[in-house]
Amino acid sequence: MSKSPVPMFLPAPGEGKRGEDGHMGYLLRQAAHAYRQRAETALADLDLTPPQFTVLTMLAAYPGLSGADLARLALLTPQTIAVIVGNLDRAGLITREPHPVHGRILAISLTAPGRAVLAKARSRMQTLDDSLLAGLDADHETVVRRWLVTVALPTET
Amino acid sequence: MSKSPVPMFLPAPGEGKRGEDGHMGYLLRQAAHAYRQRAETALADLDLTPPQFTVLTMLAAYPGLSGADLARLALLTPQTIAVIVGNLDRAGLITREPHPVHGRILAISLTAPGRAVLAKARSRMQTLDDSLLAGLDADHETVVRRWLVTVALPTET
DNA sequence: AACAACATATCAGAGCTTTGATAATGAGCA
DNA sequence: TGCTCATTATCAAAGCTCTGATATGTTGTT
Repeated sequence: MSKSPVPMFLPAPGEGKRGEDGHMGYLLRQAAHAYRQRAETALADLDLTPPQFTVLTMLAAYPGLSGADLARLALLTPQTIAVIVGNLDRAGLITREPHPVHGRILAISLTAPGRAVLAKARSRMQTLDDSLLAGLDADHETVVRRWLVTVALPTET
Repeated sequence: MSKSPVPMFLPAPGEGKRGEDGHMGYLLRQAAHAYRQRAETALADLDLTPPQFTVLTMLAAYPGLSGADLARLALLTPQTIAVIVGNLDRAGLITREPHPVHGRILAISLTAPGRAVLAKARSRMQTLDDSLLAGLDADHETVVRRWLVTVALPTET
């Protein structure tokens, strides 16, 4: 374990404000950050990032989506999706075809390599997701799921 | 509400896989993303980002920390902290002084403007954090807090 | 005293994400 | 028909975050 040369008795993760007594926002960010890092590590040797995995998953479920559709689905901006889609396109995992009806829309679909990579990525992410539920019984899982959905929902002001 | 010109019956936030039946990792990312966006909006007119707020808060609690200390505390890399600290320095909210004992360390502290901005930011973030607990009774809050801490903790492999 | 190990800081490059601005396409209405 | 509006896509700039590499300073060992 790394240690500062000038010890100041800083709290370790899980202690003090970094534990159950911390601010909810801080705890949420901390948890999401830890999860994202594990996901990045799990996908690293596939040359796939978590956002890219998300986009591939969405395209597998709904082939032919536009960039704007993906943005709405992922709660991201069209610009953000454009960057991710651009990188996936460069990697040959997706294709962009002019939409048959609406001229400006680019319909995005998975390529065969895209499907292959997604299949490999899926099992790893499944394992990771299962680990998130370790030590959580059915009742508590429901509580957590409901809370996450509530926080994610847009505020009704 | 925006709508695609080529309707495909995509699920809305909170429905289907985007609701309580979704993958935990997706729900976690969705929730953290929504929270971060609200935090950014709340701090926007102070010209402060959520990571910058986090760093200022840590410096208020532990003045004279080094960049490496901040990195450990925030679970970020030293490089990431360097970017954030650089921006805070340019804004005049912090100062970096050579460490009295350890020559290489730069001891970071808040300036008077830094303290003033932090005070304003705090009340807004407090309001935001309170809203995260809306609809959670004491028992459920404990369940959620425990889960977040568990997820944030490094894996013991 | 010299060397090895470690901690710190920083440079470079990449991807994700945002806001803001610009341009092109299609739909609805006068 | 022509105008206006909504949607789509894209360019630009900024901040956050990472991995990898490099240089400096301190500590501990030989």
